[in-house]
Amino acid sequence: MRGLDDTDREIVRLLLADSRRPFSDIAEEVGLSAPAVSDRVDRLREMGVVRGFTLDLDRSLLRSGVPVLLEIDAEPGRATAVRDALAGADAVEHVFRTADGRVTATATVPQTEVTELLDTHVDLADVDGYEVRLVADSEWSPGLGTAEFAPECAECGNTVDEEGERTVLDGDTYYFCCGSCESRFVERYESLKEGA
Amino acid sequence: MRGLDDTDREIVRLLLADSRRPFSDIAEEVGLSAPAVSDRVDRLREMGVVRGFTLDLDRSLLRSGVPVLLEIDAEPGRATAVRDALAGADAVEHVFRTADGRVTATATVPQTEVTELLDTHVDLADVDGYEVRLVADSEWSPGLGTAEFAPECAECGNTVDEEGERTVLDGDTYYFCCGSCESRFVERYESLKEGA
DNA sequence: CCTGAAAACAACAGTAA
DNA sequence: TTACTGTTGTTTTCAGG
Repeated sequence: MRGLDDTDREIVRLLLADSRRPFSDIAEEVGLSAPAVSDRVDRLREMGVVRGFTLDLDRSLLRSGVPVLLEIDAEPGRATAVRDALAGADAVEHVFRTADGRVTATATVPQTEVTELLDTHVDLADVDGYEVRLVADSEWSPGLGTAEFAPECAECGNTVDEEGERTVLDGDTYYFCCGSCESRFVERYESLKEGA
Repeated sequence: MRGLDDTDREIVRLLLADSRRPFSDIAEEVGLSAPAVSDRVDRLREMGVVRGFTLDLDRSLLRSGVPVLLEIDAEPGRATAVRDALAGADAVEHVFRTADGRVTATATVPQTEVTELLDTHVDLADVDGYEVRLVADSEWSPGLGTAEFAPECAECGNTVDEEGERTVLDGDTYYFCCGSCESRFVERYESLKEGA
């Protein structure tokens, strides 16, 4: 399995700054041909590193309600359930789940109808307590740093290095640290699918 | 001053889902010609609603350190200073300032060297206290809802409606609720500039 | 990963509503 | 001011090496 090289990182950095920049332009910048850049971008999308091309919007200019920051302390083991419930809500933009079982989310709600948002989307039995703060402003600086490509093994959770494997199952990409983790996962996946 | 109509919203929605989608394609979707879409996108950028075209990256696949969530309680009146200091740091991706004087930020730091990040970028005299949480996972669902274009008046802070004005000063766009707010602001701006 | 050709696209001008 | 048509130069994509 191949990771990211410096050229990949440079391409990502350039597209992060302007995703509509012509590949031919980027090609010149990184010393490649346009088709080569196109191929690399395709690969990055397949790898799942690049999820898509999108816009950076200034939401402070758009009024569709009141922007709020939600801090929810989930009941033990229910943080991922709360995260999923929130992520499914239209009004919610960001969801961060932290290791201490808290879910922090940003949303824009009609008035201060946050209670309603929680009520309709989140099972309140999952929630230990929560706080709501009004967002005054927010910034986003998409950067890359010296990022390495290092997914987690879908089977054992270890970091996957260059020796790892990649498998696409029903359109989703999974990474594995070794062949045995891969076959174990695929086997389990197949039998679960058969049962369903 | 013109706001956003349904066509603008539809264009933004389509570009949000795929910012590399050809304008000709979008044109067909919204029932306009390609140059008309191009004009509208230019206008949206001028208005500041669209800040730019970028990528949606899956940072969980990229290891460049430990992702953390920072919660900083700023000293009274120092929240914007803390926000600016953090936003300027390379490792910081999101910064949310809430009305209660708290700054919540996400960052990816080499190890758990968060203290260093705060030390080098933020004036500790501005900070009353802070907490650090390890981010387990995060999601982003860029959506638009039924957003209205409604910036704040740069002079009085009121919401600017269709009757408002727009002025570009040294490349920055400012919105005003009325002509008198505008002239007051511009006058002050000019005299400040002259003094400097 | 390259080159070269064909198709698709964006940008510009001029014009009409 | 906004959008349309037609033209031009780029850009993307595809084939073959």
